[in-house]
Amino acid sequence: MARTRGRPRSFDEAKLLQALTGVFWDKGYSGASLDDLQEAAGVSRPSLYTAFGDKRGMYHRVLQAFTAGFETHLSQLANGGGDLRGDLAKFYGAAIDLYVTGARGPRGCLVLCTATADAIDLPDAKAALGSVIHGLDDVLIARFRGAAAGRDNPAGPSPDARALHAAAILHSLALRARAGQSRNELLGFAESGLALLFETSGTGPHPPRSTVPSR
Amino acid sequence: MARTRGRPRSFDEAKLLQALTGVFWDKGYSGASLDDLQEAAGVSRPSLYTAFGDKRGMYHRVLQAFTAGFETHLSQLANGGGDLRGDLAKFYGAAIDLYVTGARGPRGCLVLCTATADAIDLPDAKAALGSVIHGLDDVLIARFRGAAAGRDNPAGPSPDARALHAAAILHSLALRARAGQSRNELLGFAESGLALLFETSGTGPHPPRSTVPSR
DNA sequence: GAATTTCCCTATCAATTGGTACGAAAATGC
DNA sequence: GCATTTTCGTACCAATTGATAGGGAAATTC
Repeated sequence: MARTRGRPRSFDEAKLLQALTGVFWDKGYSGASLDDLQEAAGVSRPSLYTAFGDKRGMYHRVLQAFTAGFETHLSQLANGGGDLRGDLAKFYGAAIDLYVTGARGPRGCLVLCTATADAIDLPDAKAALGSVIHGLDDVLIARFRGAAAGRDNPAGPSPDARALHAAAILHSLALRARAGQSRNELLGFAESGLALLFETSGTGPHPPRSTVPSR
Repeated sequence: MARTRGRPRSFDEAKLLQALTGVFWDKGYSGASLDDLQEAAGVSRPSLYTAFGDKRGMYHRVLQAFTAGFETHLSQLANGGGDLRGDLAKFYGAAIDLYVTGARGPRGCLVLCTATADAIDLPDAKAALGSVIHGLDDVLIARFRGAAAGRDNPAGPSPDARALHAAAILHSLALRARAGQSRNELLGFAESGLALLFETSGTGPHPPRSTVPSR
Protein backbone atom coordinates (compact mmCIF):
# COMPACT_ATOMS: atom_id res chain seq x y z
CA MET A 1 0.00 0.00 0.00
CA ALA A 2 2.73 2.45 1.00
CA ARG A 3 4.86 1.97 -2.08
CA THR A 4 6.24 5.48 -2.35
CA ARG A 5 8.60 4.99 -5.21
CA GLY A 6 9.32 8.06 -7.24
CA ARG A 7 8.70 11.68 -6.45
CA PRO A 8 5.93 12.19 -3.92
CA ARG A 9 2.96 14.41 -4.66
CA SER A 10 3.35 17.90 -3.41
CA PHE A 11 -0.33 18.77 -3.07
CA ASP A 12 -3.05 17.71 -0.67
CA GLU A 13 -5.76 16.21 -2.83
CA ALA A 14 -8.44 17.13 -0.29
CA LYS A 15 -7.35 20.77 -0.38
CA LEU A 16 -7.33 20.61 -4.13
CA LEU A 17 -10.85 19.25 -4.24
CA GLN A 18 -11.99 21.99 -1.93
CA ALA A 19 -10.58 24.65 -4.20
CA LEU A 20 -12.22 23.11 -7.25
CA THR A 21 -15.49 22.93 -5.35
CA GLY A 22 -15.35 26.62 -4.70
CA VAL A 23 -14.94 27.44 -8.37
CA PHE A 24 -17.70 25.14 -9.57
CA TRP A 25 -19.96 26.44 -6.82
CA ASP A 26 -19.58 30.01 -8.00
CA LYS A 27 -19.54 29.45 -11.75
CA GLY A 28 -21.16 26.10 -12.42
CA TYR A 29 -19.64 23.44 -14.62
CA SER A 30 -19.85 25.22 -17.96
CA GLY A 31 -18.88 28.56 -16.52
CA ALA A 32 -15.69 27.30 -14.89
CA SER A 33 -12.61 27.35 -17.09
CA LEU A 34 -9.45 25.37 -16.60
CA ASP A 35 -7.63 28.61 -15.94
CA ASP A 36 -10.08 29.38 -13.13
CA LEU A 37 -9.65 25.93 -11.66
CA GLN A 38 -5.90 25.95 -11.99
CA GLU A 39 -5.58 29.35 -10.35
CA ALA A 40 -7.85 28.41 -7.45
CA ALA A 41 -6.14 25.08 -6.90
CA GLY A 42 -2.69 26.64 -7.00
CA VAL A 43 -1.18 23.78 -8.93
CA SER A 44 -0.25 23.36 -12.54
CA ARG A 45 -2.79 22.15 -15.01
CA PRO A 46 -1.20 18.73 -15.66
CA SER A 47 -1.34 18.03 -11.93
CA LEU A 48 -5.09 18.49 -12.07
CA TYR A 49 -5.32 16.07 -14.95
CA THR A 50 -3.19 13.38 -13.34
CA ALA A 51 -5.30 13.69 -10.21
CA PHE A 52 -8.78 13.79 -11.75
CA GLY A 53 -8.55 12.78 -15.41
CA ASP A 54 -10.27 15.68 -17.11
CA LYS A 55 -12.68 18.50 -16.38
CA ARG A 56 -15.62 16.14 -16.10
CA GLY A 57 -13.60 14.03 -13.74
CA MET A 58 -12.96 17.07 -11.57
CA TYR A 59 -16.65 17.91 -11.51
CA HIS A 60 -17.53 14.29 -10.83
CA ARG A 61 -15.28 14.21 -7.79
CA VAL A 62 -16.59 17.54 -6.58
CA LEU A 63 -20.20 16.41 -6.86
CA GLN A 64 -19.30 13.13 -5.21
CA ALA A 65 -17.69 14.86 -2.26
CA PHE A 66 -20.56 17.32 -1.93
CA THR A 67 -23.28 14.68 -2.04
CA ALA A 68 -21.29 12.59 0.43
CA GLY A 69 -21.39 15.50 2.86
CA PHE A 70 -25.07 15.91 2.19
CA GLU A 71 -25.65 12.23 2.86
CA THR A 72 -23.92 12.66 6.20
CA HIS A 73 -26.37 15.39 7.14
CA LEU A 74 -29.19 13.22 5.82
CA SER A 75 -28.24 10.29 8.00
CA GLN A 76 -28.06 12.59 11.01
CA LEU A 77 -31.57 13.66 10.14
CA ALA A 78 -32.71 10.10 9.55
CA ASN A 79 -31.34 8.87 12.87
CA GLY A 80 -32.14 11.99 14.89
CA GLY A 81 -33.12 11.85 18.49
CA GLY A 82 -36.87 11.84 18.19
CA ASP A 83 -37.97 15.47 18.19
CA LEU A 84 -38.57 15.82 14.49
CA ARG A 85 -39.13 19.54 14.64
CA GLY A 86 -35.90 20.11 16.50
CA ASP A 87 -33.95 17.88 14.16
CA LEU A 88 -35.37 19.73 11.18
CA ALA A 89 -34.44 23.06 12.70
CA LYS A 90 -30.85 21.86 13.09
CA PHE A 91 -30.86 20.52 9.54
CA TYR A 92 -32.10 23.80 8.09
CA GLY A 93 -29.67 25.74 10.23
CA ALA A 94 -26.72 23.76 8.98
CA ALA A 95 -27.88 24.20 5.41
CA ILE A 96 -28.24 27.94 5.84
CA ASP A 97 -24.74 28.14 7.27
CA LEU A 98 -23.45 26.35 4.22
CA TYR A 99 -25.49 28.43 1.79
CA VAL A 100 -24.47 31.87 2.99
CA THR A 101 -20.81 31.06 3.67
CA GLY A 102 -18.96 31.63 0.44
CA ALA A 103 -15.69 33.40 -0.18
CA ARG A 104 -17.52 35.74 -2.53
CA GLY A 105 -20.79 35.95 -0.62
CA PRO A 106 -23.84 33.69 -0.32
CA ARG A 107 -24.15 31.14 -3.06
CA GLY A 108 -26.86 28.64 -2.17
CA CYS A 109 -26.49 24.94 -2.83
CA LEU A 110 -23.91 23.56 -5.25
CA VAL A 111 -26.32 20.99 -6.60
CA LEU A 112 -29.68 22.77 -6.41
CA CYS A 113 -28.35 26.05 -7.78
CA THR A 114 -25.61 25.16 -10.27
CA ALA A 115 -25.78 21.48 -11.22
CA THR A 116 -29.37 22.18 -12.28
CA ALA A 117 -28.20 24.24 -15.23
CA ASP A 118 -26.19 21.38 -16.69
CA ALA A 119 -28.61 18.66 -15.64
CA ILE A 120 -30.06 18.30 -19.13
CA ASP A 121 -26.82 17.52 -20.93
CA LEU A 122 -24.43 16.37 -18.21
CA PRO A 123 -25.40 12.98 -16.73
CA ASP A 124 -23.34 13.53 -13.59
CA ALA A 125 -25.18 16.75 -12.87
CA LYS A 126 -28.58 15.18 -13.43
CA ALA A 127 -27.65 12.25 -11.21
CA ALA A 128 -26.50 14.55 -8.42
CA LEU A 129 -29.67 16.59 -8.64
CA GLY A 130 -31.85 13.48 -8.53
CA SER A 131 -29.82 12.06 -5.69
CA VAL A 132 -30.18 15.17 -3.53
CA ILE A 133 -33.89 15.57 -4.17
CA HIS A 134 -34.85 11.93 -3.84
CA GLY A 135 -32.54 11.29 -0.92
CA LEU A 136 -34.04 14.12 1.07
CA ASP A 137 -37.59 13.10 0.18
CA ASP A 138 -36.99 9.54 1.30
CA VAL A 139 -35.46 10.47 4.63
CA LEU A 140 -38.17 12.97 5.40
CA ILE A 141 -40.98 10.61 4.42
CA ALA A 142 -39.56 8.02 6.79
CA ARG A 143 -39.26 10.52 9.63
CA PHE A 144 -42.72 12.01 9.19
CA ARG A 145 -44.28 8.58 8.97
CA GLY A 146 -42.50 7.59 12.12
CA ALA A 147 -43.64 10.73 13.90
CA ALA A 148 -47.23 10.18 12.80
CA ALA A 149 -47.27 6.55 13.90
CA GLY A 150 -47.02 7.60 17.51
CA ARG A 151 -50.03 9.89 17.46
CA ASP A 152 -53.58 9.35 16.30
CA ASN A 153 -54.65 12.38 14.28
CA PRO A 154 -55.90 11.08 10.94
CA ALA A 155 -57.11 14.54 9.96
CA GLY A 156 -55.00 17.01 8.01
CA PRO A 157 -52.36 16.42 5.38
CA SER A 158 -50.65 13.07 5.28
CA PRO A 159 -47.15 12.54 6.68
CA ASP A 160 -45.89 12.09 3.13
CA ALA A 161 -47.29 15.44 2.10
CA ARG A 162 -45.64 17.10 5.07
CA ALA A 163 -42.36 15.40 4.24
CA LEU A 164 -42.27 16.62 0.64
CA HIS A 165 -43.14 20.03 1.90
CA ALA A 166 -40.31 19.98 4.42
CA ALA A 167 -38.04 19.16 1.48
CA ALA A 168 -39.45 22.08 -0.46
CA ILE A 169 -38.32 24.38 2.34
CA LEU A 170 -34.73 23.33 1.74
CA HIS A 171 -35.13 23.82 -2.00
CA SER A 172 -36.45 27.30 -1.44
CA LEU A 173 -33.69 28.09 1.05
CA ALA A 174 -31.09 27.20 -1.56
CA LEU A 175 -32.62 29.44 -4.21
CA ARG A 176 -33.27 32.31 -1.82
CA ALA A 177 -29.69 32.19 -0.62
CA ARG A 178 -28.42 32.28 -4.19
CA ALA A 179 -30.62 35.32 -4.78
CA GLY A 180 -28.81 37.05 -1.93
CA GLN A 181 -31.20 36.82 0.99
CA SER A 182 -29.53 37.23 4.36
CA ARG A 183 -29.00 34.59 6.97
CA ASN A 184 -31.66 36.14 9.15
CA GLU A 185 -34.20 36.17 6.36
CA LEU A 186 -33.45 32.53 5.66
CA LEU A 187 -33.66 31.60 9.32
CA GLY A 188 -37.00 33.36 9.61
CA PHE A 189 -38.33 31.61 6.56
CA ALA A 190 -37.22 28.20 7.81
CA GLU A 191 -38.79 28.76 11.19
CA SER A 192 -42.07 29.91 9.72
CA GLY A 193 -42.03 26.81 7.56
CA LEU A 194 -41.65 24.65 10.65
CA ALA A 195 -44.57 26.45 12.24
CA LEU A 196 -46.66 25.64 9.22
CA LEU A 197 -45.58 22.01 9.13
CA PHE A 198 -46.35 21.43 12.79
CA GLU A 199 -49.33 23.66 13.30
CA THR A 200 -51.73 20.83 14.21
CA SER A 201 -51.11 21.27 17.91
CA GLY A 202 -51.25 25.04 18.06
CA THR A 203 -48.25 27.32 17.96
CA GLY A 204 -46.16 25.14 20.24
CA PRO A 205 -43.11 26.10 22.27
CA HIS A 206 -41.27 27.69 19.37
CA PRO A 207 -41.85 31.45 19.26
CA PRO A 208 -42.35 32.88 15.78
CA ARG A 209 -39.46 34.93 14.48
CA SER A 210 -39.62 37.87 12.14
CA THR A 211 -40.88 36.36 8.93
CA VAL A 212 -41.29 39.19 6.49
CA PRO A 213 -38.14 40.17 4.58
CA SER A 214 -36.83 43.56 5.61
CA ARG A 215 -35.47 44.62 2.23
CA MET B 1 -42.01 55.27 -36.59
CA ALA B 2 -42.75 53.20 -39.68
CA ARG B 3 -39.78 54.41 -41.68
CA THR B 4 -39.09 51.19 -43.59
CA ARG B 5 -36.41 52.40 -45.89
CA GLY B 6 -34.20 49.71 -47.32
CA ARG B 7 -34.55 45.96 -47.21
CA PRO B 8 -36.86 44.68 -44.49
CA ARG B 9 -35.77 41.97 -42.11
CA SER B 10 -36.51 38.48 -43.27
CA PHE B 11 -36.85 36.87 -39.84
CA ASP B 12 -39.50 37.08 -37.17
CA GLU B 13 -37.73 38.41 -34.12
CA ALA B 14 -40.28 36.82 -31.81
CA LYS B 15 -39.62 33.42 -33.35
CA LEU B 16 -35.93 34.05 -33.06
CA LEU B 17 -36.23 34.90 -29.40
CA GLN B 18 -38.22 31.77 -28.81
CA ALA B 19 -35.50 29.63 -30.39
CA LEU B 20 -32.81 31.30 -28.30
CA THR B 21 -34.91 30.79 -25.21
CA GLY B 22 -35.06 27.09 -25.88
CA VAL B 23 -31.30 26.82 -26.08
CA PHE B 24 -30.60 28.85 -22.95
CA TRP B 25 -33.29 26.91 -21.12
CA ASP B 26 -31.59 23.60 -21.84
CA LYS B 27 -27.97 24.63 -21.51
CA GLY B 28 -27.85 27.77 -19.42
CA TYR B 29 -25.97 30.88 -20.41
CA SER B 30 -22.43 29.54 -20.16
CA GLY B 31 -23.34 26.21 -21.67
CA ALA B 32 -24.92 27.68 -24.78
CA SER B 33 -22.53 28.35 -27.64
CA LEU B 34 -23.09 30.66 -30.56
CA ASP B 35 -23.18 27.63 -32.82
CA ASP B 36 -26.01 26.19 -30.74
CA LEU B 37 -27.90 29.45 -30.85
CA GLN B 38 -27.33 29.99 -34.55
CA GLU B 39 -28.48 26.50 -35.43
CA ALA B 40 -31.61 26.75 -33.29
CA ALA B 41 -32.50 30.18 -34.61
CA GLY B 42 -31.98 29.15 -38.20
CA VAL B 43 -30.34 32.42 -39.18
CA SER B 44 -26.76 33.40 -39.75
CA ARG B 45 -24.65 34.53 -36.86
CA PRO B 46 -24.35 38.17 -37.94
CA SER B 47 -28.13 38.39 -38.03
CA LEU B 48 -28.20 37.43 -34.38
CA TYR B 49 -25.68 40.11 -33.59
CA THR B 50 -27.49 42.85 -35.48
CA ALA B 51 -30.69 41.88 -33.68
CA PHE B 52 -29.36 41.50 -30.14
CA GLY B 53 -25.89 42.99 -29.93
CA ASP B 54 -23.92 40.11 -28.47
CA LYS B 55 -24.44 36.91 -26.52
CA ARG B 56 -25.20 38.80 -23.34
CA GLY B 57 -27.72 40.86 -25.25
CA MET B 58 -29.41 37.71 -26.44
CA TYR B 59 -29.59 36.35 -22.92
CA HIS B 60 -30.81 39.68 -21.63
CA ARG B 61 -33.68 39.71 -24.08
CA VAL B 62 -34.51 36.09 -23.33
CA LEU B 63 -34.62 36.74 -19.60
CA GLN B 64 -36.64 39.87 -20.20
CA ALA B 65 -39.22 38.02 -22.27
CA PHE B 66 -39.40 35.19 -19.77
CA THR B 67 -39.83 37.39 -16.76
CA ALA B 68 -42.42 39.41 -18.65
CA GLY B 69 -44.45 36.24 -19.14
CA PHE B 70 -43.96 35.42 -15.50
CA GLU B 71 -45.18 38.86 -14.51
CA THR B 72 -48.30 38.24 -16.55
CA HIS B 73 -49.03 35.11 -14.57
CA LEU B 74 -48.20 37.02 -11.40
CA SER B 75 -50.70 39.76 -12.13
CA GLN B 76 -53.35 37.16 -12.87
CA LEU B 77 -52.57 35.72 -9.47
CA ALA B 78 -52.57 39.13 -7.85
CA ASN B 79 -55.92 40.11 -9.30
CA GLY B 80 -57.51 36.68 -9.09
CA GLY B 81 -61.20 36.22 -8.41
CA GLY B 82 -61.14 35.76 -4.68
CA ASP B 83 -60.73 32.05 -4.07
CA LEU B 84 -57.05 32.08 -3.20
CA ARG B 85 -56.72 28.32 -3.14
CA GLY B 86 -58.28 27.99 -6.57
CA ASP B 87 -56.13 30.75 -8.00
CA LEU B 88 -53.04 29.11 -6.59
CA ALA B 89 -54.01 25.76 -8.07
CA LYS B 90 -54.32 27.39 -11.48
CA PHE B 91 -50.99 29.15 -10.98
CA TYR B 92 -49.18 25.95 -10.06
CA GLY B 93 -50.89 24.10 -12.89
CA ALA B 94 -49.73 26.61 -15.45
CA ALA B 95 -46.20 26.48 -14.05
CA ILE B 96 -46.14 22.69 -14.21
CA ASP B 97 -47.30 22.79 -17.82
CA LEU B 98 -44.44 25.11 -18.60
CA TYR B 99 -41.89 23.11 -16.63
CA VAL B 100 -42.54 19.71 -18.19
CA THR B 101 -43.07 20.89 -21.76
CA GLY B 102 -39.67 21.01 -23.38
CA ALA B 103 -38.61 19.77 -26.80
CA ARG B 104 -36.08 17.55 -25.06
CA GLY B 105 -38.16 16.65 -22.02
CA PRO B 106 -38.98 18.41 -18.75
CA ARG B 107 -36.64 21.24 -17.89
CA GLY B 108 -38.03 23.22 -14.97
CA CYS B 109 -37.85 26.98 -14.81
CA LEU B 110 -35.49 28.99 -16.98
CA VAL B 111 -34.66 31.36 -14.16
CA LEU B 112 -34.84 29.14 -11.09
CA CYS B 113 -32.92 26.27 -12.70
CA THR B 114 -30.41 27.84 -15.07
CA ALA B 115 -29.99 31.54 -14.38
CA THR B 116 -29.11 30.51 -10.83
CA ALA B 117 -25.81 29.01 -11.99
CA ASP B 118 -24.64 32.29 -13.50
CA ALA B 119 -26.20 34.50 -10.83
CA ILE B 120 -22.89 35.10 -9.08
CA ASP B 121 -21.00 36.53 -12.04
CA LEU B 122 -23.70 37.64 -14.47
CA PRO B 123 -25.68 40.63 -13.20
CA ASP B 124 -28.59 39.99 -15.57
CA ALA B 125 -28.97 36.48 -14.22
CA LYS B 126 -28.86 37.63 -10.63
CA ALA B 127 -31.39 40.35 -11.34
CA ALA B 128 -33.77 37.91 -13.01
CA LEU B 129 -33.47 35.49 -10.12
CA GLY B 130 -34.14 38.20 -7.59
CA SER B 131 -37.03 39.52 -9.63
CA VAL B 132 -38.76 36.17 -9.87
CA ILE B 133 -38.31 35.33 -6.21
CA HIS B 134 -39.21 38.74 -4.81
CA GLY B 135 -42.03 39.31 -7.27
CA LEU B 136 -43.71 36.08 -6.31
CA ASP B 137 -43.20 36.70 -2.60
CA ASP B 138 -44.76 40.14 -2.84
CA VAL B 139 -47.83 39.02 -4.75
CA LEU B 140 -48.42 36.08 -2.46
CA ILE B 141 -47.97 38.13 0.69
CA ALA B 142 -50.58 40.57 -0.57
CA ARG B 143 -53.02 37.82 -1.44
CA PHE B 144 -52.61 35.91 1.82
CA ARG B 145 -52.97 39.11 3.84
CA GLY B 146 -56.09 39.91 1.91
CA ALA B 147 -57.50 36.45 2.49
CA ALA B 148 -56.74 36.63 6.21
CA ALA B 149 -58.32 40.05 6.61
CA GLY B 150 -61.76 38.58 5.92
CA ARG B 151 -61.61 35.94 8.62
CA ASP B 152 -60.79 36.14 12.30
CA ASN B 153 -58.44 33.29 13.14
CA PRO B 154 -55.40 34.78 14.81
CA ALA B 155 -54.04 31.32 15.61
CA GLY B 156 -51.61 29.44 13.42
CA PRO B 157 -48.91 30.72 11.11
CA SER B 158 -49.15 34.27 9.85
CA PRO B 159 -50.36 35.08 6.35
CA ASP B 160 -46.82 36.16 5.47
CA ALA B 161 -45.44 32.80 6.51
CA ARG B 162 -48.04 31.03 4.40
CA ALA B 163 -47.23 33.27 1.48
CA LEU B 164 -43.50 32.53 1.53
CA HIS B 165 -44.34 28.91 1.83
CA ALA B 166 -46.64 29.05 -1.17
CA ALA B 167 -43.70 30.53 -3.05
CA ALA B 168 -41.48 27.71 -1.85
CA ILE B 169 -43.85 25.25 -3.51
CA LEU B 170 -43.15 26.85 -6.86
CA HIS B 171 -39.42 26.78 -6.20
CA SER B 172 -39.58 23.11 -5.40
CA LEU B 173 -41.75 22.41 -8.44
CA ALA B 174 -39.11 23.96 -10.67
CA LEU B 175 -36.28 21.89 -9.22
CA ARG B 176 -38.30 18.69 -9.14
CA ALA B 177 -39.27 19.13 -12.78
CA ARG B 178 -35.63 19.68 -13.73
CA ALA B 179 -34.78 16.46 -11.91
CA GLY B 180 -37.22 14.65 -14.14
CA GLN B 181 -40.32 14.18 -12.01
CA SER B 182 -43.49 13.58 -13.99
CA ARG B 183 -46.40 15.93 -14.42
CA ASN B 184 -48.53 13.73 -12.16
CA GLU B 185 -45.93 13.72 -9.42
CA LEU B 186 -45.68 17.48 -9.64
CA LEU B 187 -49.45 17.91 -9.63
CA GLY B 188 -49.72 15.68 -6.59
CA PHE B 189 -47.02 17.62 -4.80
CA ALA B 190 -48.67 20.95 -5.57
CA GLU B 191 -52.04 19.76 -4.38
CA SER B 192 -50.66 18.37 -1.14
CA GLY B 193 -48.95 21.69 -0.62
CA LEU B 194 -52.27 23.47 -0.98
CA ALA B 195 -53.79 21.10 1.54
CA LEU B 196 -51.04 21.98 3.96
CA LEU B 197 -51.39 25.71 3.36
CA PHE B 198 -55.14 25.73 3.90
CA GLU B 199 -55.53 23.03 6.51
CA THR B 200 -57.05 25.33 9.14
CA SER B 201 -60.60 24.41 8.13
CA GLY B 202 -60.10 20.67 7.75
CA THR B 203 -59.49 18.87 4.48
CA GLY B 204 -61.93 21.00 2.53
CA PRO B 205 -63.58 20.20 -0.78
CA HIS B 206 -60.33 19.34 -2.53
CA PRO B 207 -59.71 15.57 -2.44
CA PRO B 208 -56.12 14.55 -1.83
CA ARG B 209 -54.35 13.08 -4.83
CA SER B 210 -51.60 10.50 -4.81
CA THR B 211 -48.77 12.24 -3.04
CA VAL B 212 -45.94 9.74 -2.79
CA PRO B 213 -43.73 9.49 -5.88
CA SER B 214 -44.10 6.20 -7.71
CA ARG B 215 -40.53 5.93 -8.90
C1' DG C 1 -34.67 53.13 -63.86
C1' DA C 2 -31.16 55.22 -60.69
C1' DA C 3 -29.87 56.07 -56.19
C1' DT C 4 -30.08 54.78 -51.59
C1' DT C 5 -30.67 52.18 -47.67
C1' DT C 6 -30.71 48.11 -45.26
C1' DC C 7 -29.96 43.38 -44.83
C1' DC C 8 -28.02 38.58 -45.61
C1' DC C 9 -24.18 35.54 -45.63
C1' DT C 10 -19.47 33.55 -46.64
C1' DA C 11 -15.30 33.71 -44.81
C1' DT C 12 -12.43 34.93 -41.35
C1' DC C 13 -10.49 36.88 -37.07
C1' DA C 14 -8.15 36.89 -32.36
C1' DA C 15 -8.82 34.92 -28.04
C1' DT C 16 -9.97 31.36 -25.13
C1' DT C 17 -11.07 26.69 -24.53
C1' DG C 18 -9.89 21.87 -22.80
C1' DG C 19 -5.98 18.97 -23.06
C1' DT C 20 -0.88 17.22 -23.60
C1' DA C 21 4.53 16.43 -24.79
C1' DC C 22 8.47 16.49 -22.73
C1' DG C 23 12.43 17.48 -20.07
C1' DA C 24 13.83 18.81 -15.31
C1' DA C 25 13.24 17.60 -10.41
C1' DA C 26 12.71 14.66 -6.38
C1' DA C 27 12.26 10.56 -4.11
C1' DT C 28 13.64 5.25 -3.50
C1' DG C 29 16.36 0.85 -4.35
C1' DC C 30 20.68 -1.16 -5.34
C1' DG D 1 26.99 6.98 -6.72
C1' DC D 2 23.79 5.46 -10.12
C1' DA D 3 19.59 3.71 -12.05
C1' DT D 4 14.66 3.72 -11.62
C1' DT D 5 10.30 5.62 -10.83
C1' DT D 6 7.06 9.07 -10.30
C1' DT D 7 5.77 13.94 -10.24
C1' DC D 8 6.25 18.81 -11.48
C1' DG D 9 5.74 22.66 -14.56
C1' DT D 10 6.85 25.25 -18.85
C1' DA D 11 5.48 25.50 -23.17
C1' DC D 12 2.60 24.17 -26.51
C1' DC D 13 -1.34 22.12 -29.38
C1' DA D 14 -5.74 21.65 -31.96
C1' DA D 15 -10.34 22.91 -31.52
C1' DT D 16 -13.85 25.85 -30.23
C1' DT D 17 -15.20 30.17 -28.52
C1' DG D 18 -17.47 34.83 -29.22
C1' DA D 19 -17.39 38.30 -32.62
C1' DT D 20 -16.53 40.99 -37.44
C1' DA D 21 -15.22 42.48 -42.21
C1' DG D 22 -16.87 43.17 -46.47
C1' DG D 23 -19.02 41.91 -50.86
C1' DG D 24 -23.25 41.32 -52.94
C1' DA D 25 -28.30 41.02 -52.94
C1' DA D 26 -32.86 42.66 -51.94
C1' DA D 27 -36.35 46.26 -51.17
C1' DT D 28 -37.74 51.19 -50.95
C1' DT D 29 -37.63 56.13 -52.45
C1' DC D 30 -37.12 59.41 -55.84
